[in-house]
Amino acid sequence: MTTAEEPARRRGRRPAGEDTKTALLEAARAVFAESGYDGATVRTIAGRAGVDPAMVNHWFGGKEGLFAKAVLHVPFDLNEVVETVTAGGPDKLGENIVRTFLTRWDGAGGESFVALIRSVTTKPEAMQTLRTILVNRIFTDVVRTADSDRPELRAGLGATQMIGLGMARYVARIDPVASADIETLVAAVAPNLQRYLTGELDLPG
Amino acid sequence: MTTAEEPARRRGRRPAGEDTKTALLEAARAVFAESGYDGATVRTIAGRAGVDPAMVNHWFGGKEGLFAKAVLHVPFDLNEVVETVTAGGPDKLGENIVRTFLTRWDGAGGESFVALIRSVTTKPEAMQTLRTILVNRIFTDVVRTADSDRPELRAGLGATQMIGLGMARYVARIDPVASADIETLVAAVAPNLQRYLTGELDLPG
DNA sequence: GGATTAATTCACTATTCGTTGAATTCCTGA
DNA sequence: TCAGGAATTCAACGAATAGTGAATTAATCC
Repeated sequence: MTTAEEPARRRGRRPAGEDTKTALLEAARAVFAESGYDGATVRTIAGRAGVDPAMVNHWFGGKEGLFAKAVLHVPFDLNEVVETVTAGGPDKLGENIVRTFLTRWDGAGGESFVALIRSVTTKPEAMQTLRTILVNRIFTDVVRTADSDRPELRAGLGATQMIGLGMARYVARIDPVASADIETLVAAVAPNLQRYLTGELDLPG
Repeated sequence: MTTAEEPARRRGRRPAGEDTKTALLEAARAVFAESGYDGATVRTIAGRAGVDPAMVNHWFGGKEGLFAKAVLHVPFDLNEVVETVTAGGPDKLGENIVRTFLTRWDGAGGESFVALIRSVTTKPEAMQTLRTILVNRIFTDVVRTADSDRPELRAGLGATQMIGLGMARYVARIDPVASADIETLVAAVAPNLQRYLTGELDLPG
């Protein structure tokens, strides 16, 4: 059944308790990213971490707690992201945002974002986090630096583009968007995002 | 517990067998849309339809079959959509697509699209359907009528925008995108989609 | 109007999951 | 060096799930 059983851990205390915790966090991010909150099982996560399922309860108080720490907790400084993205001035916002997000998402750290999107279905908190982080924090702050009209709408529109880009590249894996290199996507998407943030919207009424 | 128990159906055959089938389909679309494939339980669906859970097996061969019929099966003619959208010529593509999709999605029949997006997480087939329908069928055919360069990339880019718009408006419910009227969103989004389909992409290399 | 058949419900099973508590083994500090 | 505690495993429980098969009732056909 299970290909090449793991080397059969002995019982009892093992050196360095911290390893288990981080191993669980990494495995959790990966499994939540693949299967979402419901699809991921504690047994699978623990198995991939090479640890007993009971450790999830011991260290995180249960699946819920592990999800909160592994996926809901933002692993980087949001203010730093806003700063990075706004550094080039309002005219470079689109380009900077697309490049920054794709670079982070492509890297391992961004796995938690995929896990987030994958879990939006069954975990309302995941949706809340997506909204809060991506829109309320990032885009609202960024748009403010550009001093455009209708800032809330612009923030929302920007979010649609980035969420859609993430969905297509990481979740739905739609080619050639999924396999394109970052600079190609920057060139293709940045102008559209730029229009949302600082361009003319030509709204009716 | 359950507020005001349903009027306690009698056993045995009841008139007009077709009602149960369609009641199940409608309930399934609603529940799958709310909870995704895994989150939705056969008991919940049957309960909302006012029938016994066993009917799901009887009529659709199980949860899987019900999902296929209710969510994966496209409730309208794809060729008709392509025709509608391309009717105004290449320059009206963005506008027509945004308006057509939002109108359909806002309507009750489009509930299945929300169910689809919600189920993309846990059902690989749902993802496959999303890819096939939205990208391969719709966008690829549409882009072809415009005779642009890089048609596959353009189709994919267009998909990112529409998926993101659907996610923001229906799944994540990001305001003001979620509450805006259709024409506002058409004015805001259509130019961006138009650039993806027929505009200058300025790709590197 | 009686036999047949289709539609429906009910009770049950097997499985899977998250969680728990006890048992076990190893580190650590005095 | 030895006692206490911390990290880990193990076995098992209770809840919830999808699916199955027999029993039951009503419509349909001749």
